[in-house]
Amino acid sequence: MSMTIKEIARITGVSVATVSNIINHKGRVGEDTRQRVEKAIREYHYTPNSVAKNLKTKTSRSIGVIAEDMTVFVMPEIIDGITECCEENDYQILLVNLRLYKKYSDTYYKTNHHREQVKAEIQKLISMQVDGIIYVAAHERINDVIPRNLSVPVVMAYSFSNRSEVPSVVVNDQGGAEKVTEYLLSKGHEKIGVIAGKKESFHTLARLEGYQKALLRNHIFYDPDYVVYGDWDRQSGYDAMNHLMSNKPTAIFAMNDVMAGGVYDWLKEHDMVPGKDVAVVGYDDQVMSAYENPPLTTMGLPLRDIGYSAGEQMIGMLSDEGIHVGSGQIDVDCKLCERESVAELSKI
Amino acid sequence: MSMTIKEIARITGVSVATVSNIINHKGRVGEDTRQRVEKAIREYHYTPNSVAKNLKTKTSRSIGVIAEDMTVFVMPEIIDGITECCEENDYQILLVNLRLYKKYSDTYYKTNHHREQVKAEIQKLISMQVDGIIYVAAHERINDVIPRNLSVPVVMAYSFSNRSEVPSVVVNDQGGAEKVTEYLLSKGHEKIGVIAGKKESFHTLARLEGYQKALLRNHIFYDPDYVVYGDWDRQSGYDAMNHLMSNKPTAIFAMNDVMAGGVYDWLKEHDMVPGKDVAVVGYDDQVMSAYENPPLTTMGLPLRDIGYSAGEQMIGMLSDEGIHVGSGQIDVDCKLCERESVAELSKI
DNA sequence: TTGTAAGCGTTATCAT
DNA sequence: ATGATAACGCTTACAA
Repeated sequence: MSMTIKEIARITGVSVATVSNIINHKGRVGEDTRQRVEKAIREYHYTPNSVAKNLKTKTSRSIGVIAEDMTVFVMPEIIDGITECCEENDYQILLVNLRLYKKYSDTYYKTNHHREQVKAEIQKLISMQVDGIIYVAAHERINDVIPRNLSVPVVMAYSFSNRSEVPSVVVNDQGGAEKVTEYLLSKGHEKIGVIAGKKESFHTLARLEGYQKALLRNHIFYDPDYVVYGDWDRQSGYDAMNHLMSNKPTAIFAMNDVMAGGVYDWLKEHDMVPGKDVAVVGYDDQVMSAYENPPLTTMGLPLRDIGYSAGEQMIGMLSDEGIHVGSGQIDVDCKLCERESVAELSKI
Repeated sequence: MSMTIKEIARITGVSVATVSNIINHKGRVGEDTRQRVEKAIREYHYTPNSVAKNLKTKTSRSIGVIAEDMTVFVMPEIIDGITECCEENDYQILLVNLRLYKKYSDTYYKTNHHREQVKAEIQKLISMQVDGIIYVAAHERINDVIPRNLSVPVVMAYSFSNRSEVPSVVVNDQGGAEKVTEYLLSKGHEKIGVIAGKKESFHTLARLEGYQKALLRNHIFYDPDYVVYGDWDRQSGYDAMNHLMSNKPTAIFAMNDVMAGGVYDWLKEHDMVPGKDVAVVGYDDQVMSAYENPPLTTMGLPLRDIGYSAGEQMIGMLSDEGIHVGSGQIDVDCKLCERESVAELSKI
């Protein structure tokens, strides 16, 4: 069906070696033969068979991307970032969608059911001769699914790897929470209630540290009564408000947008308006946050940048031949999305 | 570095053919040799090189998926559906993210900038020996980016292909709108205002037909004054209400969730509550619709099913050797997500 | 039951 | 400047 290099060689009356050289711009070839061959290639719509090429060169210029679950909101942007980087560097992507949420609900990471699957998929990818593998987690944690002694480099995106040889690229949560707090402070708010996420979450921990750090730097006393833990869902944001408001905070920092939604609910129910009576800021910049009323000010997750950075790491490891780029962990900064849920304290 | 079939053969003292047979469960092999070889395979962690295999067999058991833009809300679910189907049938996915929205804003489909890119990506995929290609569009339209005379089968997801040889799988918009209308009717609402999408949109056309069809079947007079066109965004939903409400509809059917958000805005501004004073239903079932207050009843897009069905089509074409499965177009049914924005008319 | 060897479409080495 | 030819790791007749 489709042309081979051999046929092009026969048609143009040269050897396959010459055709190969012309295609790959190697060696010296006479201008006339080049013309002839290139013409034939165009005319017969010849496309090199990259499988054969890969077999010979033992490289595929493709990297395997393993996504824990495609449908988790962080994935599309992260993968988009990876593909952007790969496109710029002429790498192909082989996508594996583990569908972990679908299969094991959202607690898969506590079980071991998926470890064998990950191992098998990695083997498959390696057998397809990918040059490297990027593992994209659905949420941040210490992720030890990567087997040791793999023959290709691996980078972990959106989780902390437990292997020194696999770099992690994660969000700088501490910095993000610090910025949120500084921002609120700059608006005159000193009594900032925080609705944290689940206690054991890495996100929660880091963001709490950031909050305290900002307070400290501004010589504001840290009062534990201003911190209530939620479990990331809307109801818990609402519930947290019942406790928090007895201390009369002027601002609420919810550690994700959906809990901030619960804050909105509580406020409206008590005839207060977000941004007017109480400042509120969320985290994540999920799409819905822009649709809240009033639009929610929130700390945006640098999802695309994480993907892009993971791609860069990978390509660095691939080209610099084993020279590790950066240290073992890259923290990517969040970006504040200022909308309408925070006003100067003086105006309240 | 990694083992080859030849080494396993040498180690176990058999021929490569025998090893190959054992791996692929073909031919007859003595129980003893099988044991010996399988043991060696395990011990030395041998994994067949699938590139070599593909070269020989001229098939890769992989299908190329071209996504117009990863970050458009329909993509993740569609791709998830495709991967689910592929996983069940042991196919790999090669993902190409065109990033069309990012590159050409949202009007790329009117220009031709991306056609060459699509063509090039398809060539690349073919050269990688994919067995077939699924093209996933970011929104429905007549999509003529697929070149003719490709050497592999193609299926188009979420758009109408203009080639008889490439089947399309799309959402049954007419049926969806029909269901919405029937649902409202069943709740006693006969004066249903509709906020349509852009006039030229396929979604708009089909949904309008569905609306009229349901009306007709129930012998309700179709009054054009009950239809106002929006442009899919929130503000246009709000604006449409200014016109619509002069006719005193008891229910509003907005053709997407974000315009329904505009309806909510208008209602609240006029001291009416959605679902209580006026019934409202949206379309798409975007995540935010569940977070509206009250939660929005909406017609869910069968995104995952579209992906899965596209996968089935592909695999059908691949296995039944040219026998086309189904006709050229598969319409996938929407599913109503009943929430709290519609009440019986009698209760209003 | 097992082995031999050709060949998939390339690239790369070494001649010429 | 160009050509023969040997790999790359596998599958598959066909032979033994």
